[in-house]
Amino acid sequence: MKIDPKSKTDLSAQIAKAIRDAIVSGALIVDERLPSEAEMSEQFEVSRATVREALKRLAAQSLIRTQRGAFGGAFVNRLSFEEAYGQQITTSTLLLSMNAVSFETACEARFALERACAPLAAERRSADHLATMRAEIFRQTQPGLSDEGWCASDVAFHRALVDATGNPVLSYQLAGAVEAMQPLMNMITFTARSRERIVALHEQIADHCDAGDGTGIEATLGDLAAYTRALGQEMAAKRRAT
Amino acid sequence: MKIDPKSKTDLSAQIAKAIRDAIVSGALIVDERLPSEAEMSEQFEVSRATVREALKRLAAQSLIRTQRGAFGGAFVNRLSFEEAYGQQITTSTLLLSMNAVSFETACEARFALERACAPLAAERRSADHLATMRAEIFRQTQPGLSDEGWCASDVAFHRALVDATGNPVLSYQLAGAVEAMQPLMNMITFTARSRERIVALHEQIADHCDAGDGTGIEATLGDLAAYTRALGQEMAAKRRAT
DNA sequence: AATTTTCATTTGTCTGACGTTTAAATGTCT
DNA sequence: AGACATTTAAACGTCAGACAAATGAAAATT
Repeated sequence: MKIDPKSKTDLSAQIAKAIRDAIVSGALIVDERLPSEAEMSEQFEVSRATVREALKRLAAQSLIRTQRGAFGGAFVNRLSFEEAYGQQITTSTLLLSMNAVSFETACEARFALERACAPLAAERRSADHLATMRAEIFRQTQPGLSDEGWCASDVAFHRALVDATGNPVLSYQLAGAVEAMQPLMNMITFTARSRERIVALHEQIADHCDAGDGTGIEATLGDLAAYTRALGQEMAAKRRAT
Repeated sequence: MKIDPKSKTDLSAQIAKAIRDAIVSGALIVDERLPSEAEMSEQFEVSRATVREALKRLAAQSLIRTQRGAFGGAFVNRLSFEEAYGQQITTSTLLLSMNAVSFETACEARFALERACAPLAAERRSADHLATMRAEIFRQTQPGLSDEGWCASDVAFHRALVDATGNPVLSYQLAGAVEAMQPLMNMITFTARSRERIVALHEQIADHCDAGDGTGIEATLGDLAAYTRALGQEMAAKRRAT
């Protein structure tokens, strides 16, 4: 691990990169303890503050965790699916909100990806996942449900569909797509009528899933995508009118 | 933005969270300048070092960028698709390598996601993307191509297919899936025969794409997935034997 | 008017210090 | 000997103050 003090980039960034590379390459393995901050500052010939800034960078990426006290220190963290979910969701959300991605584009991406789960979900769906889907549909029929509650339930329903594939990698990849859409979805004010329509489609999806009919799920997702896009266009038109 | 000095978590983590929330919520907009480190340390009633650690955390997530000198400071960063790609790829790669994800599972996820692009790619493919695909196929037929070169070309081919959808959100979501597979793919030593077989499938995909036949792309991707999985199992069997 | 110089501001880094946490080592009592 | 309390050393978390380097604006000069 070499550091170039004359480089234009920050020392803390260089040190973070060196350690990150060591982790990615496997030179540092999971749960291995890094040298103490004091040792590293000697090794890299920088101050402890600089080493700490580097470590904080890595901690922000969940690459390491730190523990205080004797025999504490920084340890290589086993990146869990939950942590990866979380990071992907914040990244995706920011990416969409900061780059003026159209509702159309985001919608297309989301349903295209979700459609990919259909065959696997139909094949492997468990009673548990089906029960979650049914429960969310039930919640969606409650008259008093707030807009926030509706959106959350919508996300939960689709998450159940994705999780039904039994493939954690797939779930992880789709978490960003589904959850990052929520803020955009929140912009649509759902009328009672549109909710009814969507619930009907959700029911169809659950039925197809129950029957192990992957093609049916794909078709209904297509309908749902078309309807959602129509709602989005309607909203855009309304906004232009005001 | 409130900070609790008595909380169990680090002050720098709390401050980072406060600023991150402000960015995500839109209270701080793109290119807006944050207060100087000195001002923040007064505002949060912590030392400058603590503020700096918080800022480094945010910089690691590409949420802010910093500039030195007068009228410099920390600015809210517009998260670009490139940066998001990069982050997703490192996260995905680590997730796969640290969680003992089976080749089978990763393969399934990858091809399921890629399959989702087929209809859109068939519909919108441009001459540019087709040319890239053909060029990569040509490179893959060169006898002297190293294993690394082969893998890189394979990734480039599939990236072209994904990019052919013309949907940057979709490209972003799939970047992780495709690129994170590379290290796993590298574990398979490609024989000349398997290369030949894969090139043939790539050619079929390019042809289907050319013809605008989305269903054909899906079918061939299915074949490719099956063949890749078979190679993986063969490799696993060989490893068990030794 | 164009160029150079000055200058204040801000980040990057260093030093040294102190508090807090933590687990191991030690000591004490039964 | 064994259970419990105490001490202690190691390590992180935070702080205060300092200096260097960069940088753009404003002032001075040609």
